[in-house]
Amino acid sequence: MSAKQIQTLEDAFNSCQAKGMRLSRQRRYILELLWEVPQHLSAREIYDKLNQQGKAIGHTSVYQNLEALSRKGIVECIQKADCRLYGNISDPHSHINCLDTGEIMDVFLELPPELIQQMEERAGVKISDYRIDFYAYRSPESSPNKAEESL
Amino acid sequence: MSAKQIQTLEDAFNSCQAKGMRLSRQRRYILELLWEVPQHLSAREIYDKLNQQGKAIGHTSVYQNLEALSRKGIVECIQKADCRLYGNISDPHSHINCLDTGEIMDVFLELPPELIQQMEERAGVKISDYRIDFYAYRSPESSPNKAEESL
DNA sequence: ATTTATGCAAACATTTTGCAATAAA
DNA sequence: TTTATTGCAAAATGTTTGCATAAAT
Repeated sequence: MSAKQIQTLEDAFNSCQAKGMRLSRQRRYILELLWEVPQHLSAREIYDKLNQQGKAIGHTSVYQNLEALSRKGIVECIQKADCRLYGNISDPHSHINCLDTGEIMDVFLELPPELIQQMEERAGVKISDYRIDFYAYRSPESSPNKAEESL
Repeated sequence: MSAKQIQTLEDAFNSCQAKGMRLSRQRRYILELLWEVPQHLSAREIYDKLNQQGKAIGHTSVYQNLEALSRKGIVECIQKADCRLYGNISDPHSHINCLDTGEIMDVFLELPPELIQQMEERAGVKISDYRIDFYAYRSPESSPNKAEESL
């Protein structure tokens, strides 16, 4: 059971101050954005989106803020190999990774208890949490196998 | 339901030639590496690993090969926002991450089809694959609560 | 022999760092 | 006032492209 204290945007704001971080305009922008969108975003995307919305912010601030916020556990950082994606913190969630667009959607999914129990017995462990990554295509048929030309 | 033709490294080699791609030394290196490791790797990681192993290959070859191989459906490309991760094509496998020892165990687990279907309907996508990360303790009781630094 | 594939070099893009100016508390 | 935070400029790092050379078939 991962009982996350932070759920709402307000929680995130409060958590910042509780941890000695100042609530600068730029930091608020970032948090607001992450709590607005369901997918996870890269630093560059966050920079682009904010500036497009007229919410001026510099590169440095974006990168440094994301680093700080995720280190403090105020935003979630998904790190895979080179890339880092950031999202808001909510209930234990799994992800649907869209193979067409690269978009990541949060979904809430509980596995059947029997299934968990089965895993625990098989491996001799006590499972405390899990994340599922689904890889999916937007359209029913954009399978990589058939859509490929053979030149 | 993802009936993948390609399973083994040999399959991948054959598929290359079947699709008019030559089996260069560098291309073999990349495929061998991807079929050796369970995780997905970025282009940079693949470049680094191969050269560390004394398997000389240039940046261009790595990037162009990965692009071509994934376009042909011979390797899997997971695209997330900015970054792309590449892996071999094989059966869906999941991991149990031991929170005591850091050990990672491979497990094969099929989710109930109803559950998959339910996800697809809820999100309006066609799921092609999934990976589950379980986080588990060896002993029935170990505290899952991690304290955050408050500096 | 033919054509794909390689990889240097250079363009381009993204991320990080030093540091003086700025703004939150 | 004090100190965290910003953001420019420049460095570092990662990715892509043009093209002459090399290698696979």
